[in-house]
Amino acid sequence: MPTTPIPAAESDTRLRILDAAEALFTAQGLEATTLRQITTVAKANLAAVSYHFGSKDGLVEAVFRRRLNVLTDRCLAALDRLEAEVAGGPLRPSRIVEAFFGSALELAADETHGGANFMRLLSRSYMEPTEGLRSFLAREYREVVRRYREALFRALPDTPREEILWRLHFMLGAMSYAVSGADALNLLDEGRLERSDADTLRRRLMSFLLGGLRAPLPDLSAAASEHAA
Amino acid sequence: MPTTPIPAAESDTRLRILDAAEALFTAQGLEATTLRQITTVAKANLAAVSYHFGSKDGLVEAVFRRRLNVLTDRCLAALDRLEAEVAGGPLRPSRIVEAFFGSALELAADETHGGANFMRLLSRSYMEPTEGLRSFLAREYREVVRRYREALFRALPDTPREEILWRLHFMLGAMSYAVSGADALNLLDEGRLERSDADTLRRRLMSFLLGGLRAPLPDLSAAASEHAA
DNA sequence: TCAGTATTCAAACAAGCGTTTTAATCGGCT
DNA sequence: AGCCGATTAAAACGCTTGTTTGAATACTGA
Repeated sequence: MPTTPIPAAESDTRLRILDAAEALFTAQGLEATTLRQITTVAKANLAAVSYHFGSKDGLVEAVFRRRLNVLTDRCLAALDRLEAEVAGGPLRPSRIVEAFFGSALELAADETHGGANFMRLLSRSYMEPTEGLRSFLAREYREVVRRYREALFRALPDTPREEILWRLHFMLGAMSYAVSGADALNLLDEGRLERSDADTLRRRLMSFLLGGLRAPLPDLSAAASEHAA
Repeated sequence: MPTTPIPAAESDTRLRILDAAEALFTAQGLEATTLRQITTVAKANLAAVSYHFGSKDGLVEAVFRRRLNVLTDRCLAALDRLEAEVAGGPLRPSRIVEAFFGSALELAADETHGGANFMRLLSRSYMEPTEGLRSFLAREYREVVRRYREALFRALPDTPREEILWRLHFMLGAMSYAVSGADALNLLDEGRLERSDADTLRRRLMSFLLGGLRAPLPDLSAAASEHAA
């Protein structure tokens, strides 16, 4: 009778590597994190990365894929719910924004799916110049972007579409900084600010975003005046 | 007879390295860019980096320092001008925001000082997890942050300071995405959007930022309700 | 029990990194 | 001219990286 003194190794090696990689990628960046660091934290052998993920790039993709599906599903479900609620009627822009960014912040507060850690990693990677990762994220996001973009176009028929896209872009930037949170914010406050809870952050960000979305359209008629006049 | 067919090398090697490094850092990231790439583009010898900057970290600092002084000087000068204009009287928050972000976008449009390229590098680095660079930027920025923070506190005496800091943080995020511009925005639009000129971008961003700044304060009284109700 | 597959492991691999070394070359000076 | 500090150049340094190898081990099903 072996009794398997160790409760069977199980192939949770894969999961331990994913968890370690996610944490280290967030803390140090993708390039700066080595496979040796990851496997040390994960208490796994170095070769386990190649075995389970093929390569470091494969591991990076796996780290993102594990969480990204949850996020996109929630975003789409929130929009589905919203559209079902009004049953083909007009959609208020604020509701759309709340659905999208609410889903994102909800995931940032959900520690069982990576939490704020992963959202920080994601929103940083969104800006990264690495072509491979960029196109991967674009592919994973395409449907969500398409749905929300069209919803906003329909909800704001009198606003130029270019303007809507820019404002959506600005909102993404604000959210990116919001979830990256205290790290960079302390730079403004020399570290005196205390970390606020997820719901407080959501309300803070949402009121800012809606203020920006509702702002009067810029006057783009005049030619560029460049410097002060 | 040598006759020096090449018109004398001149020690502009330093400048060529700085330019090449700035461009490559922006295009590929700090870690992903190698000294060999930089010196190849700069048409300089590999050892020239050690000679002129001591180390790669020294080069990184030099790349930032060259531009950062220009930015901080313009930011402070803009605030000085503004405060002199009202001569101790009350400052309108919108003017403060315009001074700060106007200075930043002005530099982003000024190709003689790095232009949008450097601003992209800067705003990406601001979020980077590298401790060394973070503390360097914090040091370089400290005075600007302090001055603008106090100006906003004085201009908005009835708004909780924590709220002001968060909104300033959100605004920085929006600007960060604004200067990173088309790269990430095309992800929203599948590449159909044309690049707009600097002045148009400034007006777009400014109206968004002011909308967010003026938004009604969030109601933070209620406890977190978490999920939908 | 035993075969056979899946997983782990220690060790080595070539390649690329930042840095250093040593010698060659330049530009201005008396 | 001839020297001298400043700059450039080619080559090598030691080290770390991601990846691969081949043997050892664990697990599964008949």
